[in-house]
Amino acid sequence: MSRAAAFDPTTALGQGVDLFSSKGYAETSMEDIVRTTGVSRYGLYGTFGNKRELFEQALEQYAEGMGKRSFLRLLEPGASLDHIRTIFEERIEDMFCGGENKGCLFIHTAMELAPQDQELRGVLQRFMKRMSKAFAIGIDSAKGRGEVADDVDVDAAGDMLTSTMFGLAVLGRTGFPKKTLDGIVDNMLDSLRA
Amino acid sequence: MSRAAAFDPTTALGQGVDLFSSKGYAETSMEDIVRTTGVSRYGLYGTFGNKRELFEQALEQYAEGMGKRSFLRLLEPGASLDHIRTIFEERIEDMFCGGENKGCLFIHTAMELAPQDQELRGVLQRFMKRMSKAFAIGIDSAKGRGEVADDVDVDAAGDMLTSTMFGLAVLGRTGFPKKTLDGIVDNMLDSLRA
DNA sequence: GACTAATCAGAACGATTGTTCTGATATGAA
DNA sequence: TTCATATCAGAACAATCGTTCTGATTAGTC
Repeated sequence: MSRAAAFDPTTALGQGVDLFSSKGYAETSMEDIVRTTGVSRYGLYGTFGNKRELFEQALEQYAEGMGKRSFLRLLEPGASLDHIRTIFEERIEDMFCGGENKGCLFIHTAMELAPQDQELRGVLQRFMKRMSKAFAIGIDSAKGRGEVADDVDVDAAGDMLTSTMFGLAVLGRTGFPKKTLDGIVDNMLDSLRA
Repeated sequence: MSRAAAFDPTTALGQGVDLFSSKGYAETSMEDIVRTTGVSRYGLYGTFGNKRELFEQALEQYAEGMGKRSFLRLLEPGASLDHIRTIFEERIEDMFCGGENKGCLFIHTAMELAPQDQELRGVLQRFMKRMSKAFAIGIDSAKGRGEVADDVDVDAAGDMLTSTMFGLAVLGRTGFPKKTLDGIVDNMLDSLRA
């Protein structure tokens, strides 16, 4: 053997996530990825196979990161409406940090690839269902604390929050101010309140 | 003069709307448009200028059609929650009619073009604000009928419904069943009820 | 029917794409 | 130090893109 791999795949994938998130799949060229990561074509194709597989791994890293950073806390006992609010606030904060809107890899995938690529569609569905489930569990916890009305269907409410998450990202992407998005979140959470 | 234009721009634009809606801007080629409309490149470039301007006119036709078909009824006196529900039902029905999901031109524009193209971003913002406003007016009407709780902020609720509209489209695009989307709409409207 | 000019289908162009290939280079083992 | 090999930057490739150009064709006017 000689000469070890000169780059960390996870780091490169992270930079790929940022690129794909902001420009989508088609508009992000391998040239872009080479330039941003500093990794040669040889290295990228050698470790990831091709653009499509690189994207799939980026999507998985993105979803896993989002899950660990945001949704894990809903699964712990004592989760409240404030925990849910924090998730939305963090997401909105992410969208507005650094001049240009950073986009959403889920929405890009849904719009660009999901209809044609059933494997990616499956991956996406799994992640979104997990998101709805986490919200549902959080709402159920909040219900146990008396924060949420008894007649709320936690599963349907979980789907609704997931849907709102994407709606917010679309609005943010078209340039609506943070205040508008915050208002939507307030309204949404108030509607769950007991 | 000799030989009149052999195609109807509005019809061609309608077919362009369908193409752009299902595949987005970048993935729809002029070749696709030529083939689908049956109009020659000469005709397309002569009447629309270029792809970017053709898209802008398609977006405007799309928004105008959606406004006339769906949102106009909210501006008439006596609008109720049922009128709002109908708008969502029609949208969901549209999404599921004909095997493949037809997509949403607004979301494609927001994700693909809005950050780079400030003119299109402006167009999009105008349409979305109009949507929120129409929802707000409808909710206010419903409030007058006693269907909606007094403490609901109609403007924030309007934004929330707009956001939900896009969230639903994203979920539909990733293949979630009609039943899930219907459940979200039910939940959303129930949360407004008095 | 003849002339004119707009319209057509498709070739042509330059740019960019994803992917593969290549000769030069740098690194770890002997 | 020397050798072998994995890695590199970038050329090369075929395909596709938006756009322009061209010779043939069609339709309206005289």
